[in-house]
Amino acid sequence: MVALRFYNTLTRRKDDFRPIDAANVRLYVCGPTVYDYAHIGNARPVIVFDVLYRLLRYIYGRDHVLYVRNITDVDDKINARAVHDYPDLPLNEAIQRLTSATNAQFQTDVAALGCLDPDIQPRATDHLAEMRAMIERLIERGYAYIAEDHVLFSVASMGNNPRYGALSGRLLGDMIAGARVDVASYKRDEMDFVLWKPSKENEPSWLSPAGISIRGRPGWHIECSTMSMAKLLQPFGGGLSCDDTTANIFDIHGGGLDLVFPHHENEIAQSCSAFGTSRMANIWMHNGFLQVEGQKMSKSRGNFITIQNILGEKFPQFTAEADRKMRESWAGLAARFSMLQTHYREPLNWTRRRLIAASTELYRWYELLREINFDSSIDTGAYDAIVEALADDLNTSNAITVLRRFYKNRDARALGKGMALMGFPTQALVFEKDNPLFVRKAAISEAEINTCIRERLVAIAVKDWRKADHIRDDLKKKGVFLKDAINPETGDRITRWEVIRYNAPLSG
RNA sequence: GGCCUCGUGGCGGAAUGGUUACGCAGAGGACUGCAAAUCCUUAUAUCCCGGUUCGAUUCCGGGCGAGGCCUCCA
Repeated sequence: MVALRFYNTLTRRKDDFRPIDAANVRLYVCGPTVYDYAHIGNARPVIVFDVLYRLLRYIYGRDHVLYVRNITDVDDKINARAVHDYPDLPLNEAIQRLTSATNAQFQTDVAALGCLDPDIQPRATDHLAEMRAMIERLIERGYAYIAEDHVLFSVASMGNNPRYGALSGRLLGDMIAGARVDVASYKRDEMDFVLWKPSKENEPSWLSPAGISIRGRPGWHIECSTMSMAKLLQPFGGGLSCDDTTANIFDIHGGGLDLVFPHHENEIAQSCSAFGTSRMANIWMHNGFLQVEGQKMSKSRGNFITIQNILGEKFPQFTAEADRKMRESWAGLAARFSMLQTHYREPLNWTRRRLIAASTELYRWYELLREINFDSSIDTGAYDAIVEALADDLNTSNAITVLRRFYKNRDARALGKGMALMGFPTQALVFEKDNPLFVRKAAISEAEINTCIRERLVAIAVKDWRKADHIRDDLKKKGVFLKDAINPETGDRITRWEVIRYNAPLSG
């Protein structure tokens, strides 16, 4: 078995990965808050942890990995957006419409990026009862308190195992000194955070934890603690167990670097306090941040790039005729390839230029696969070098270097196997005979093209270059490009054709 | 203000206490009637200043630059 090592934010070094139960390897990643189109910054963790998921499935077996990515559909930003987008609807209905539409968009977006669906995608609104129970548990155990219809987690109540701030490497004193927020009057301590808050009349609301008479809604952090517990730990129905066994710990928790504090710190505080454990997950992995064209991405700068924007991108490989669906799936793969060239913990500067370069290279790979009639059923052992690269803290850059070596050696089988492992489809997309990405529609039929090619070969045989070139030019006008090659064995001229590529300027 | 990350050729990007992989773009060549494609070859880089060391891009300190968190933003 290959030894996996991952950089663990908790320990600040690469740790050996040893699953708690190799027959049930468990991964939790913070998913989207569904109120707006996902942007490329959202795409990074989805892609990165998709590669991790694929690696784990390869190592431990497809049925022995459980990947949970939540959908946050309770959130004040959602409420605000719902009011804005559906001013005429009752708030709850507006929220329902907004979150289901946004979530559907998110799912198709990340599918276009070549990402597998997680095994489970729990929605926060389906887990309110568990959140309530978990909060009540924290109150009972003395880790949380009720104040003015809020429930707050008392940071001071935590001991040193774990210590609050251990994940982010902060000392409580530093955090308090650096705090810039006005401390709400109902907090006992300025670091305390909200587990539950009261809802106004028109806001979405649920039955509050015992001790609060008015209805309310959960704080953000409790959602992830609850959903990871509900889906990855022992079934919730039997009540919360409370011991420091591995039963209440899962293997890997992932997310963006910005979530380390406070979100993940607070998740740890909640889960460990509720269960009496010293840790929530064994390994914490965080992907680095993203810039756009050297700038911080923000709506105010106008450089906010959604996944939808990228899927509409034009590439030199496209013909004007390439249909929309084809373009989108290609753009998604090019974006995936571009992202994976950078190690997940490094900052990534997203530019159009790098996207185009990724597309160019990836296209060559697919052309090689088609040329050799790749058969994915044959195991070539090509995985070894790639797995070795990924096993070292998910070094996708080095894994891609391995793929480049396969390409260089014209080893289509190894290339195809490796690409599949990294999430680049090698089946339906590529090998459909009529795949419009590769066999593009021209204003002329294949039979007619072949007739023209034969006529041209005849003309060439008698060195009638004018006629030969005329045929070639004529086909070019109809969108078909001819390429000549010489059969090394017979010396015969072989003419292949393809639909002309759209030559987009390389800008940006 | 506090905590933290990053800085490698035109671009992307690994790795490393000891001639800086690899890809994209560029240049030259081969092949070709001409193209295109392909193949071969190829120039160019470790932010600055100190320190440790026989030797630093790598380790340490300082500086400069970019960015993140401390505001329920991946």
